[in-house]
Amino acid sequence: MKKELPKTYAPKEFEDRIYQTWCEKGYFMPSADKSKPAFSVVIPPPNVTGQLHMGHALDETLQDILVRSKRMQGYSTLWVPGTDHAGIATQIKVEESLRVNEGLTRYDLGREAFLERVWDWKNKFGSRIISQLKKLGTSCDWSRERFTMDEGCSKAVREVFVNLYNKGLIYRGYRIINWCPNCRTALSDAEVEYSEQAGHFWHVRYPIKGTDQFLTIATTRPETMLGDTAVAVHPDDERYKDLVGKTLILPLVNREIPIVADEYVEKDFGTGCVKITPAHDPNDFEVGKRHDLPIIRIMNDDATISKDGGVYAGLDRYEARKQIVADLEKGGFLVKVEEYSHNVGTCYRCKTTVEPLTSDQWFVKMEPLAAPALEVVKNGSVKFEPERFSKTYINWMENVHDWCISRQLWWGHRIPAFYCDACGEMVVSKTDVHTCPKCNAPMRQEEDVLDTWFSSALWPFSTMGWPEDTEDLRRYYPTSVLVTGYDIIFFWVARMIFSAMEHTGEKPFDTVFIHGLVRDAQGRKMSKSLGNGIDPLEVIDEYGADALRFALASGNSPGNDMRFSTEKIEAARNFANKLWNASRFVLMNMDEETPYGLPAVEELATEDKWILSRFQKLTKEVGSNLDKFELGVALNAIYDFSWDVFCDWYIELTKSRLYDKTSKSAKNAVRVLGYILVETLKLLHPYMPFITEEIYQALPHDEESIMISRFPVYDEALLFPEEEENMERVIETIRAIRTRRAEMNVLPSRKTKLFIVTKHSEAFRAAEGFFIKLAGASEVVFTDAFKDEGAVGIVTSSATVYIPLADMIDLDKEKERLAKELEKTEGEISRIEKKLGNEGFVAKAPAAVVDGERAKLAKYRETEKKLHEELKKLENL
RNA sequence: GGAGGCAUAGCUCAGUUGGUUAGAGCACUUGCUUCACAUGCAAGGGGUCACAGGUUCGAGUCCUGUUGUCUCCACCA
Repeated sequence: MKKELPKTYAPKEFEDRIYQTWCEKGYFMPSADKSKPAFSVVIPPPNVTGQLHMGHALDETLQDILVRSKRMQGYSTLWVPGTDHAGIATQIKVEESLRVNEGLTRYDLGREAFLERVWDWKNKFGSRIISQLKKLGTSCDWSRERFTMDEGCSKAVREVFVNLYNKGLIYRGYRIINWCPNCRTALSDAEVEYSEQAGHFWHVRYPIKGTDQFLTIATTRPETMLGDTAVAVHPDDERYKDLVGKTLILPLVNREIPIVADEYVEKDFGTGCVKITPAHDPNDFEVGKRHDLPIIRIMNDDATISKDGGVYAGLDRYEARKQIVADLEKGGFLVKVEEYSHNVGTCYRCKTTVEPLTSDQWFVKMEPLAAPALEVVKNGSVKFEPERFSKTYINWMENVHDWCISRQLWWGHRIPAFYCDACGEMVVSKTDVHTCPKCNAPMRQEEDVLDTWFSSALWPFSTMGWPEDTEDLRRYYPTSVLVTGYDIIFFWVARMIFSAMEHTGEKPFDTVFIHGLVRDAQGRKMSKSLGNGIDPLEVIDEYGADALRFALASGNSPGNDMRFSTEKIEAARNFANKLWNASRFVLMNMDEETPYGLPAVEELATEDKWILSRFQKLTKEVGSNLDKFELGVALNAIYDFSWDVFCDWYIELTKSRLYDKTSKSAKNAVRVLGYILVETLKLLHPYMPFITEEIYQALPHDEESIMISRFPVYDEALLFPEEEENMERVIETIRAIRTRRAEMNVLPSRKTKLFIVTKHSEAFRAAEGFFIKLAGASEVVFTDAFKDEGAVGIVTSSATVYIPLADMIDLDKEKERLAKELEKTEGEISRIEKKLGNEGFVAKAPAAVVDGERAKLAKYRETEKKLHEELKKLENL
């Protein structure tokens, strides 16, 4: 059984090998055992041609921790992997490569040829992100890998589209939408990001027809005046009341436009007069509808002025702005220009300023869909973790507008609407329609494709085979947890919830586990343009996937951003290294016959029972924190136990027993060492899968792989409160001795005699070897009353230890220290006395708390007494 | 304009439903070639828990307000 571990921890030597073994053994697939409870997760599909970044690394690490721990806890786990076609993002990349390499645009190629290129691109890069996920150690069931544009997902998309259309929940209409002139497509509200930008506020006067008077309007976008079809004032505004109904002459254009009254206008903002451009402003669009104003669209899809812009036609929007301002000034229409800072909408993909404009688009009617999606969160059926994000969600869902789902792209799910140019018939159908059912003329399919998020919204059920009634759906849907960042609650989470409610009649998941962003060491967002991103693959290459995962999981608290730095990775690697070496130590002390498992309880030493007891407490803490999604807290507990309790204390405590490896005591010690180590590795495995497996395989173990071993559970039979307490007393005393020796500058090599006076003499006598090995003792004498005045006393709550005074002891320093400690103890005593003297406390606090305080008081009083004695002794010298 | 987060050691952060003397990592100081590990061991210094009130026997923890800071939503042209 016994194996060797290489002397140095070199994750590169085993991570890939282990991952391959797991795959070959089929450990990532759900259990065939139908009696096991189900735990399922669908991966937030990364962009098919994307590259793994820290955000992914965090997201996948958290999911893998959940999935691996559930798997070990006896669940049949299913983690569905896959990728997203990412309409705009992918199309932009391919267009860019076309432009750079061949000097072509997509229009040069035409739709079909261009799409072939995108598929080539997808086939070339689609596996890259998947292999990067594997590097991380993710335990997805790769046999179920999906793609949002594969056959099944496409079928689900059509099914959903047609269902919604037939219910009147999808409609086509001429509305004002957000347009990205660079991507040349419509965007949904969620895809527009607002940023504060410096601009100008131009005050322009519009002549009132038939008079020599003017009305002054203020605008930040003078070029849109070409499309003005009215000027609005507030109905109650005394200044302009008489002018409502009169006609203005639009400067430069010389078109006649009415003055209308509308409550949308803020009297106190600007001049109180608003130019109304229904084709290029969402609010103006609404005003236009109310007053039945014409809509004049003066901009083309590429943001140049259209033919309706008269002499300005063909100019870019910013060129036109310049020209128009100049012309207004020339014509004497410009009153003044103010500096002005305002929010400008930009495209979330390319950051180009979006242009609101009117256009024929497809929309999802949100109101009826939002209601059940709200209900399911409000009644707690879908829980957000942390809870506060449900508020974000509810607020958004309650104010949601209709969703613009058509995109003027080529890469995506083409909308299944078919038009007959001959008779004007339109058919929406799950299957392609080639001839018009009315007139038999050929039909053409809608050019537009669907918003990428339309297909991602179906991901939890489309990946499980919906609309077919599949076994996966029955067993694993609704899914258990969805893990994602707070930045895509609106894009994705919200849409999954209402889509699932509408199409499956069920919620898509029980819990949404939200995490924050990974920031750089200075707290800045990692971004390509800043160049401050840390590449997870480079980290894996240098430190190993386990170190990366540890660094991401430790100190990560739900919903909060985290900082990532090389110091953190180094700390993680150091921990891995520590485990590695501790394991080497344990292995070194084993022989071929060392079995897995504990010796009989009667054969356990005090320190064995102590570590077993401590381990039970760890198990409980880890389990409850995993349940609460406090993954970082659970990991910290494992870290502290492994390093402080196991390595720094337990291993050291066993060393004296291990000198004679053939002894029964040594054999038992080694078994406990091996057992605690293996069980700790199990707790750690979800976080650091590779190193734990590698060590597990080298040690005596219970299962074929740690991945499928049983997660430790709290076992009261392995709690030994008495031994635990005794061991803590000894440890406390050893620490106190070490502290004193350090204070007195006693060299570690200098051994001293120890006299120990204690009520717990049995426990201390049993620990004699520990004082010799760990507290620098040459000899330990147990006595009831120590008389020698020439010694320094060390007082702990359970013992007083005397070290004969040697010449290296600084008397004054020692007195000072004792006095300080006495003062501290007296402070504590008076604090507790005050507390106990407080009738309210004694009467109202729980009895256990009051008793605890009383016990503490007694302990402190005893300590105080001993300290007094010590001080007196020193003063007599 | 609305909502929310954060504020604890020099730095980064923990701190469960209020209950010992507020913790960790990194950094710092001191001492250690102790035969698993210097990617280490031992010991130490360092905090008015942003500020002001309140609730309570008891507040880092709950409530109110203030200040600072970050984020999201809305979009007054």
